[in-house]
Amino acid sequence: MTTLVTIGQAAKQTGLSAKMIRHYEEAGLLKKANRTDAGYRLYNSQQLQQLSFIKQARTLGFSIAQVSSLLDLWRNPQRSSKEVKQLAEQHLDEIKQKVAELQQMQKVLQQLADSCCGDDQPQCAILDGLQR
Amino acid sequence: MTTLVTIGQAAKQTGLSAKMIRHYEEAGLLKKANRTDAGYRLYNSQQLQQLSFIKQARTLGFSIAQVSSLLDLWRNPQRSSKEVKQLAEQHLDEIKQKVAELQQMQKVLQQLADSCCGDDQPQCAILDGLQR
DNA sequence: GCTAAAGCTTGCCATCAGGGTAAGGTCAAG
DNA sequence: CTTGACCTTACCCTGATGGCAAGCTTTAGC
Repeated sequence: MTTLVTIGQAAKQTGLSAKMIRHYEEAGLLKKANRTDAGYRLYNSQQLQQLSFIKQARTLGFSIAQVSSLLDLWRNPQRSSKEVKQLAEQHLDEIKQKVAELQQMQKVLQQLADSCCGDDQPQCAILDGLQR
Repeated sequence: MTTLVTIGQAAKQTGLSAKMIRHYEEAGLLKKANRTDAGYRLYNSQQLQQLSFIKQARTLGFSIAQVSSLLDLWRNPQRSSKEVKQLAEQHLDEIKQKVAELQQMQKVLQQLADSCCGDDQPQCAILDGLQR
């Protein structure tokens, strides 16, 4: 006797929004949910688990496409952990690169801000730096 | 005798794309460019300088809206460097927050990846961690 | 039983900073 | 005069959501 919940309940339990759950279904991450006679989507505990999985993966910054791959691996008993790790490390590299880019911006911007006295005078090292 | 260039030349000299220059004009960052009889946009050296300013600011990650504010300050002789610095520090805070978020992702993801042996077996600590 | 509120449905538009493409006008070199 | 490079506008696409509208369903109160 599986407990079935509507999309609002599913959203609360997973931390997703109802909108996003529909979006993930549309995007093909999930099989189309069963419906009541009135057309309301219904979710069982297994589907809730899948939604939580998606939520966790999205929180770690995986793209929808990457989450889709992760879900495929998750559902495939013949998977190798090698494949999963490769996907994770690829994403890790993307994150590291973004961090590096942002830190470069931060560094330059901090230097400019530090060299601007920030008083009531119009002379401004930040604007001068941007003009370069 | 000001030298006038068309949009392609302006793009080359500033590192922007012609598309983006039109986009910035449309967005109100720049006054509408003068045109030739045939409708071609023409840019003088002052406008090229403004485009370079935009390019620099965008490279530092300022949003279009922020660049718009920076341009207003730049063009205003009555500005105070305080205003500019405030804008810069606000953006700096945004960057720092993004870096922190990404580093948190990176940390968790690195832990998961490290605990996954990455072999041919289906057992996978990453998937287990996502399931949580 | 009626009514109002809450929840569900689909569909469309907006975001942000562009990229791509198409259809057409213009200009310069050969 | 033709060809190719350059310009114009207009439209659709991205990614991952949020928001709103119009309409149906379910639930709760009275």
